[in-house]
Amino acid sequence: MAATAADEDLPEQLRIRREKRAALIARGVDPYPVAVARTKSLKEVRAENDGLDIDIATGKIESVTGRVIFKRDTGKLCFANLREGDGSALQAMFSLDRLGEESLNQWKSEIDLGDLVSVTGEIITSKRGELSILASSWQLAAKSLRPLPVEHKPMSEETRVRMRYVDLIVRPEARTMARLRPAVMSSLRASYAKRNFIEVETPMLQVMHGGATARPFKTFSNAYDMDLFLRIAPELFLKRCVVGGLDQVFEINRNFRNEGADSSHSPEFAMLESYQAFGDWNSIAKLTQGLIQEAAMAVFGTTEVTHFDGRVLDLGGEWREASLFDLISEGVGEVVSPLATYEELKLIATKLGMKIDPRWITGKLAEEIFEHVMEGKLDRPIFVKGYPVDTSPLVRAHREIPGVAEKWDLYVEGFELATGYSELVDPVIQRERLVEQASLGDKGDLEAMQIDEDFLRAMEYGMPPMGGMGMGIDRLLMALTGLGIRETILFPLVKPEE
RNA sequence: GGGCCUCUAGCUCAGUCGGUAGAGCAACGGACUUUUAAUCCGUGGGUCGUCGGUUCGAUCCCGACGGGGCCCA
Repeated sequence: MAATAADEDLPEQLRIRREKRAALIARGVDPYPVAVARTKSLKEVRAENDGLDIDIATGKIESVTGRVIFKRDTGKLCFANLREGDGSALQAMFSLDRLGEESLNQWKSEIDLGDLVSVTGEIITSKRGELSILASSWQLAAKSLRPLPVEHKPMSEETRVRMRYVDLIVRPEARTMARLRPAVMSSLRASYAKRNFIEVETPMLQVMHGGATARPFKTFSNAYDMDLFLRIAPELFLKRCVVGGLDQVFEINRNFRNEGADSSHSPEFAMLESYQAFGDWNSIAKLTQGLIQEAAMAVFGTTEVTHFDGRVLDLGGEWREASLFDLISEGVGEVVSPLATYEELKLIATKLGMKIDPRWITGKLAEEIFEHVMEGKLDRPIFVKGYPVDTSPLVRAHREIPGVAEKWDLYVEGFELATGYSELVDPVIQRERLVEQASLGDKGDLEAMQIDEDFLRAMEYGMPPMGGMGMGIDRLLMALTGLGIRETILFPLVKPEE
């Protein structure tokens, strides 16, 4: 078996597998056949032969496929464990009397951990009671040229993220997560369908970014010869939809924010946004609670969610509501009113030992105080209601409490999972707020919104009163599983290895 | 942006008070017809992240850079 010059530099284990591949081809065996025998999935075989006694021969002949994850080559009877994508596994047995010497020796020498194989034989149970397929023949389905990592030592977090395909092969939690996420998505869509919401897709490439305060990614269109932004939020387009009579809409799609990345922030993240004409912040809170509880039911069958580390989070029942300024007052130990001045808040913040960013406006300062005193204390779901008007430029003022907007944040597990509003629908006030934002932008606030004239024009045609809500999908997965954001995303952004 | 930690075999990690390195699993050769991370005997496998500096000698000490992580802003 002549190794090519390029193979000489390879690590031993990679070189040997390439040599095995070459040897198979030389012998006339295709290491990557176009089709192999397969009559049942491993999962089906397990389901159909559940509860057999030990040492049973069923007489059933099947062909199964799977990745070889354990291999125990003894003299005349060999064992291997096959596993398929969902984690279902089945033992395969290779005996001298069923296979003959040549086939058994080939199994021992040519098949490595990680190879995909097809095994045909009788479904039996071993003398230890393990459900098995006793091979009468077998075929390589795809040769693996790289050794699998050790199953029993978890791969480093970096390797898991960089080689998710391997992570999915070896780590049950990765397999579960990959299937949990789409299940949650389906549940969300089903919940919306049940409530007669329409799903729409609005632009990701935008002439003007808006709908949130965040720094955008900038890109360039050759065809239009102009700068474009990747969207930071779909809000302004969804509201245009509502003007047009799509009274109940939602969108689940990616947002992009050109900001720091850590274990709870990803530069691209899946966002759910939803608007309900003739609703308000209360109706949309009810909706949000329903979506999350139904998702928990759909994937776990209960609203008492068990995290991967064993902790239990109760998402059931009616969720607590509390006013932001009440919580601030509670945390600070004195009554703090929504009408507190900048100086009063500054005094409080200083007493708490907080560092104050001079760019913070009054409302931002109040929010920072809130985060400071309540950080990590809001485990169970809670709607924190009534945010400062000046930090919520797209929100309607509270109908009774001055200085406060009809905005809530939903906190779960100590982090912000969703936010909801009674949306501002007066185009004149909206214009004033955006002009204010734009002037902040002129002063160098890179997160400030721009004035979207077309959006204002849409509003001027008459926008119905409505509730609006946004929820991070990745964060929903975090709340359901207790994992970090990078675990909830199959392929989070990583810098290249070299 | 600041601070701290980290990068060694395919994987997960030890280690060298400066004299070019080990373990487990994996691999290779052999024994074994009921194994479950099989066992037993034997063997090989490394640009110690990269580039510089100090030194007779650097994987180790120093610096820069790159990757990753944690904390702070």
